[in-house]
Amino acid sequence: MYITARADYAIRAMAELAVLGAEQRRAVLAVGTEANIPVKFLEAIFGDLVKAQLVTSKRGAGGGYALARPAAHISIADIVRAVDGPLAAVGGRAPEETVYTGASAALTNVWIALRSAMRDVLEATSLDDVVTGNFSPDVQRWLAADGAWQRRSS
Amino acid sequence: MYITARADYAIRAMAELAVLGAEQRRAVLAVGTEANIPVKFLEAIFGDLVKAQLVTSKRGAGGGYALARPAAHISIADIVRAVDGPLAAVGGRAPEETVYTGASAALTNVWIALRSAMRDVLEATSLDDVVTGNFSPDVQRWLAADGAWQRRSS
DNA sequence: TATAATTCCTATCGATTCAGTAGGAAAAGC
DNA sequence: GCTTTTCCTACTGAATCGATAGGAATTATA
Repeated sequence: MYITARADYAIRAMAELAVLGAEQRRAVLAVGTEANIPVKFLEAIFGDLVKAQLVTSKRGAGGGYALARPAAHISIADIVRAVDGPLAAVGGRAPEETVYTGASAALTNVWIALRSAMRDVLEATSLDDVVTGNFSPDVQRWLAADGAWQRRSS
Repeated sequence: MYITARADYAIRAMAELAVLGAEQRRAVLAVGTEANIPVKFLEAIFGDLVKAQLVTSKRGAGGGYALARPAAHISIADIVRAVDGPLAAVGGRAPEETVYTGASAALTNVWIALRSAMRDVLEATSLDDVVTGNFSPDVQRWLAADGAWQRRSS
């Protein structure tokens, strides 16, 4: 249960694009140095984001990357999926593809519920929410939940 | 965002113990063959579960493993944490330890909310819930959510 | 007291992923 | 033509994942 550096970098880089005016392009070098992300690594990440059509690219002098659509219409889930694949996978399978028998027959339900809960946060949060700090009521409820900010050792 | 085979195996193995009477011991060999889990691998997993005090062990003939407490008081989150570590980690850091500046300053909130949502499922679900198929209202709501069983391609 | 059953401990393995680097080809603007 | 920039391929070192191997320590039982 791990959010990779790729996903973290991707979101931060796109946040950087989001604060520019729409259609405004920015080069990898600029984004990388500003956000403190290894430039060559970020280059590869942007490749994924282009493939997922979350950003558009333009080569050559004056080129760079820009958001493909308004920041309000790009969810964090979109970005995570673009660089890390599916939100939840169990031993390489999607939750609904898992098959259990006997005592653990109901386990598929747990994975489905887990993915559903994760989606509730990551799909409801847009890039715009992140840059403005203005989160959806659902997310705000999670943030206010009991012990949300506490580490749970046991 | 990956549930490892370790976690999957651990839950299934403990579910196998849960259907036995309390205090009933079971050998790794028996559990492994019954649940179709590589025995030697499962042996290592049980080591983690003992360390986390979720099961007790007894060596020698007639020995084996048993749940350390009633199945209703062992959450899926307990098991996952015992074998896989913290539920959510961002580049090796706990969500509340992440530090962001500039455009992505609010990103910590997203990770906190995500962990909070994951906890809502995995802490509210006990081993007993899994073997009986009787889930908490919260979890049932997630299962009934729109598109919960659908893959989300884009 | 021997023997069989069982956990426990250490070590190893191949494959994959993760994070990151390197070098250069292709395109675009000046 | 020169510079800027994306794009593509390849590589690397470290860690993790899933799994196996061999044997030491412990316990019950015959």
